[in-house]
Amino acid sequence: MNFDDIVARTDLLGGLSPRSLKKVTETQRIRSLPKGGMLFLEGDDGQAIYVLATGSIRLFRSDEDGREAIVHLVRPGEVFAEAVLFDTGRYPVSAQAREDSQVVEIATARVHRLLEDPAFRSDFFSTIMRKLRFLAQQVYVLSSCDVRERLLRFLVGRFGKKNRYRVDLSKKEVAEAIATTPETLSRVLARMEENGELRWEKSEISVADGTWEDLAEE
Amino acid sequence: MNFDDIVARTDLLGGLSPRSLKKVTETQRIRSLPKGGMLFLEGDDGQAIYVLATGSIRLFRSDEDGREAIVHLVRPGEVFAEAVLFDTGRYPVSAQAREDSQVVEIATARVHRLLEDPAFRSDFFSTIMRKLRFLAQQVYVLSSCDVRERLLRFLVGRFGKKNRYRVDLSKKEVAEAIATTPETLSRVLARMEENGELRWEKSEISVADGTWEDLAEE
DNA sequence: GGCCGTCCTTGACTCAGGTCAATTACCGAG
DNA sequence: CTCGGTAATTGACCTGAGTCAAGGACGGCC
Repeated sequence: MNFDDIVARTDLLGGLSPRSLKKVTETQRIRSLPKGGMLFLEGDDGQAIYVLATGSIRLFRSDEDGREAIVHLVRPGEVFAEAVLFDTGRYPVSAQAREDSQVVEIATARVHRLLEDPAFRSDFFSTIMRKLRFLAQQVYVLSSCDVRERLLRFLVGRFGKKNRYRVDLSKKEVAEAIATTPETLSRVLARMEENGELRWEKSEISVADGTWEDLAEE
Repeated sequence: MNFDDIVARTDLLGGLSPRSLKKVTETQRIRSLPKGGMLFLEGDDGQAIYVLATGSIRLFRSDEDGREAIVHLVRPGEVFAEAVLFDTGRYPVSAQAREDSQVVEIATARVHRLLEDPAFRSDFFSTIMRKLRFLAQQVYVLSSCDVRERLLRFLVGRFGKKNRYRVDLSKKEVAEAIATTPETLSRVLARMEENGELRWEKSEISVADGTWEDLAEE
């Protein structure tokens, strides 16, 4: 898969006219990151936004004790760091490769030019609004739901309501994503398996039919 | 103060050229809400976005048990419900007047037309990005901070770091805003006063100098 | 004044979930 | 195969904060 295609499939840049798209891709750069490599740090000057091509990136904040809170796990095809296009122009989070990764780097200056295009603009707005709502939902979920429910909502949000998933995430990472600890997740999983609600073996998760029912509609 | 001025002072619509601004205000409607009145309900079809002129509006979600989670307290001069401009077109939250209020109602269709203007667009983006970051911050705070710290962050976020505040909020409302209960807030306040960190008498809050220091920088 | 409703406080109790520590399971590298 | 490191589990323990319930405090308002 070539990098232009990856950019062309993103929510953010996908609906552009070929002509506008070409304007994006003709100045983009590809950067490779080794596992654990930092793409940018919280507070850095934001000269570019990114699309993840291959691998996986985590966006996190850290407090003064060095404890980290994952804000988002970026998946291939996803645009991130677009927040620097406006406001302060500094990255509000740090970005680290969870594995060897390649990202497409697009200069912010170029994007500002592209915003002149109404089609580009509309896609761009939609993406941002979706994130906005996702975060609003997160705020609600974090303050009102227990770990079991957060897990279920995480699965639905990420993969939809199914009976069977194949996941590429470690339990540790899921624990972080739902703002809990591996220990607690482990216990919750054990309890859910006991209740016949859900099983997680290796990278395969199976969910019993009734499990989704008590989940409040979004 | 007239309603056009209020609209002209918002983050979202403030930087517009007089000509564009006129296009907004010439079709806006004013709506008055009694205390407790609902402006819209979660799931309603979003035909308009709003600016709060006078009074106070709370945005909240409710789950099936009728429990509510305040997503945001809207203050005069603030634009809200702009999320319906894109995506589903349905309100993701409910809006209720905390007191007798007046809102300026602007049709979504009109806004879509205005987005053609680059200046309008830029302001609009900035506002949304700021909200995005606010929510990202909220997610972090909710998952990592105890009630004491959430209170302090709430005060900073809303009023800045001062030694003395005059607040127009009931403790109950603050408790909701920081996702806790009035009981817990009351206990935390008692403990903080005991430690000489903070006093809250009537509508006056005084904070000791050292109190801010252990707060991780944003 | 007295009555009522709302806000606030305080106490007693409970519990979800975090922390610390000790195994155990599971690779991947040599 | 063995070794070493990470992931995952499990247990014991603790604590922050929610819940329930009972009073107070502070307005209105008649």
